[in-house]
Amino acid sequence: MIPIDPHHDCRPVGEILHQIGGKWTVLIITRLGHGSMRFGEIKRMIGGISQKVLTATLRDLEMDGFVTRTVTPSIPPRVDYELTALGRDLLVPVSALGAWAQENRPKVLVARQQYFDEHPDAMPMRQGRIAQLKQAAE
Amino acid sequence: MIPIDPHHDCRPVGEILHQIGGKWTVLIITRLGHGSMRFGEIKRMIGGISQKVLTATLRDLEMDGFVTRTVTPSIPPRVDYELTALGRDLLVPVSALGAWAQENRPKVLVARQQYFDEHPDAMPMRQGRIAQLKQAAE
DNA sequence: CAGAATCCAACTGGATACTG
DNA sequence: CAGTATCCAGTTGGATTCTG
Repeated sequence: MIPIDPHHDCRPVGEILHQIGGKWTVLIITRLGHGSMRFGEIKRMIGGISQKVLTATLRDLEMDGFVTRTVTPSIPPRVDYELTALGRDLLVPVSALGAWAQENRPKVLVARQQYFDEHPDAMPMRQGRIAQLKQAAE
Repeated sequence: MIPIDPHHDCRPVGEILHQIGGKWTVLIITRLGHGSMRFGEIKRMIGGISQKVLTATLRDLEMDGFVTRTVTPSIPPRVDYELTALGRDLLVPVSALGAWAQENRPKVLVARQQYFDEHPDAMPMRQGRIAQLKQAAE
């Protein structure tokens, strides 16, 4: 049932997943699943991502063979991004995970609240992370 | 086909995926999919993870309601971790993604090599990341 | 428009030493 | 055994400014 051999070194898998685990990667791949998009379109559609990070993330995706980057040297310049076959293939498990996250977010939020209630004590080691989550929940 | 409404604010989804995207999270969840485990077992089975990071990751997973933490106050102490129903549910899309990563890693590595060949020029902006990948590939 | 460059705060993860 | 407490390097991501 678990497709990963326990004796296999799975860190390479983590290496790829770490890429996908970037803050915006899944959102970008999901958006590109609808079809080719210009840089600015992606930026506007996602919202809240900085230009630098979007550029870097798209370059990573290009490097891994998930998207193509097509430059049209006009004035103003135009750059289109599109999923490759590999990228569309990746979209399947990624969008499944995205859907899961969307569906189960309420449960996770409930679990977090419950954790806060049941562990009201300090836990000084983890104050940073907890503050982070409380802020994200606002 | 894409289950995420383009007009929905998807950053909350990224918030949950960001947790899962931690360096070891997927490996830990996958391992716990085989059944309850003690702290030291997980640590040995994964290998290369520091005690601090494993503790923090397990606490995050507990907080989100993916694992239970059972303390047996003996000497020496014993702590067991086990997936909750929600965690086992999460395991489905997560192991699908893990399997995908494992199967397609060769393609990604080829794509990266090709990218290096086709873009031998500097790209000073991304030297850090590239060095990082080359090291990981060793 | 799509970036490149720079500066900078925040977070991640590792090493080490200590404890009930 | 299973942590907790520090310290620390490296990475991520954001804001701003500048360019073809």
